[in-house]
Amino acid sequence: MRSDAQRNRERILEVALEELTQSADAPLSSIAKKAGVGQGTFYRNFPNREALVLEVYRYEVQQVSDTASQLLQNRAPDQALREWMDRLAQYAMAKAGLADAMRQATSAHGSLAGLGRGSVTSAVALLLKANEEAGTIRPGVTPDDFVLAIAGLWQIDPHGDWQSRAGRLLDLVMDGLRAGAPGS
Amino acid sequence: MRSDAQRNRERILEVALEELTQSADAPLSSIAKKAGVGQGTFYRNFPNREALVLEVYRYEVQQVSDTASQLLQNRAPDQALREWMDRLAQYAMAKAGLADAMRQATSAHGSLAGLGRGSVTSAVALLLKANEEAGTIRPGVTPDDFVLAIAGLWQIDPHGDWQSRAGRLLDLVMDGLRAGAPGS
DNA sequence: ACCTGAACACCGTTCAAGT
DNA sequence: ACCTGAACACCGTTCAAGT
Repeated sequence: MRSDAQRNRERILEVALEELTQSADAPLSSIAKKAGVGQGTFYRNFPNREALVLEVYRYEVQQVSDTASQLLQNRAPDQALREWMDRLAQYAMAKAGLADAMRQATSAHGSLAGLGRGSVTSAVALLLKANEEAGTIRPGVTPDDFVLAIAGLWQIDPHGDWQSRAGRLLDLVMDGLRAGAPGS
Repeated sequence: MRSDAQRNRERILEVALEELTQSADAPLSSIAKKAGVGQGTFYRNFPNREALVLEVYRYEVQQVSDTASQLLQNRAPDQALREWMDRLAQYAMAKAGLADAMRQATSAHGSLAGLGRGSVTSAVALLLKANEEAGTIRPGVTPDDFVLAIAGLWQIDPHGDWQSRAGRLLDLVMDGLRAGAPGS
């Protein structure tokens, strides 16, 4: 890849993050224009809206994912899991526009599911494994199960008291995970 | 409302159900055309895509909602709740196209949440109340909590073995609801 | 009071011409 | 090899004219 091509791609992603966070249905043409590239350049990098949104979201979510291993070092497994969920919730609310863009752009698989075998799956797998080994959650829960269980996070209106609603949801999920744990 | 106007509205809804189930992003103009009405007529009835999708979905979901009271008469409260969730899952999979249309059309609130204080909320309230009184679930769970907890249903790909994934999600939710129940 | 459909605006996508 | 931007296609929305 030529260096100017790479810079173009990065600039598109920068602008897209900004624009999509502000408004989920920001026109791709305006993103291209603000990034200073022509339409054709934009489309060679991202053949459709979903491709762009997925890439932006992937990078952003990765930052939250990466904190998982750190949390596991400082806390008990179940507290690390819960804390991580809280951070994910906080992130989801802060980037509500982006999450909306995801919902609208992805067809069958929503929110996190579309990211595929990425950093989120790894982080979740890490947390679940630590808890399973500590006996704090039921055995056999897959990352896929977990992602489905917290899917409600992305339905919460980020205005108003999302803290309360998210907290109640995550409490319920934690209790569900704990049910059938060997250590209880 | 004039009788021909009412028939127009009904015909639009009929066609919309068919078209949106098949393809979530069916053009509104083609729905209008297949319903045999002009663009203006369409827009007087449904000022935007969200209004149309919401109304179609509301009616369809109501059919599932209405089975709640019947289930409560024939089964123990917790079995009724679980059975009702299974039916909802089955419905959500069958009408996957519609659910997709909902996800794409509604901005902040997804899937069921957009339906507002409708039949779903009533059905859920009924089921939760019966269970709370029977002591089979923890007290204080609101319909809103419940809807968030099962939000993952609408993220499941209706092709492949959704049965397994939905079953695991609903098991987890049921266990979460049961945690802290007086009767356990 | 309600309807029709042409017309307009906007956005995604392509592609011939340029460097 | 990569880029630009005009051009095209499509869809949502409006509105003047009709019944």
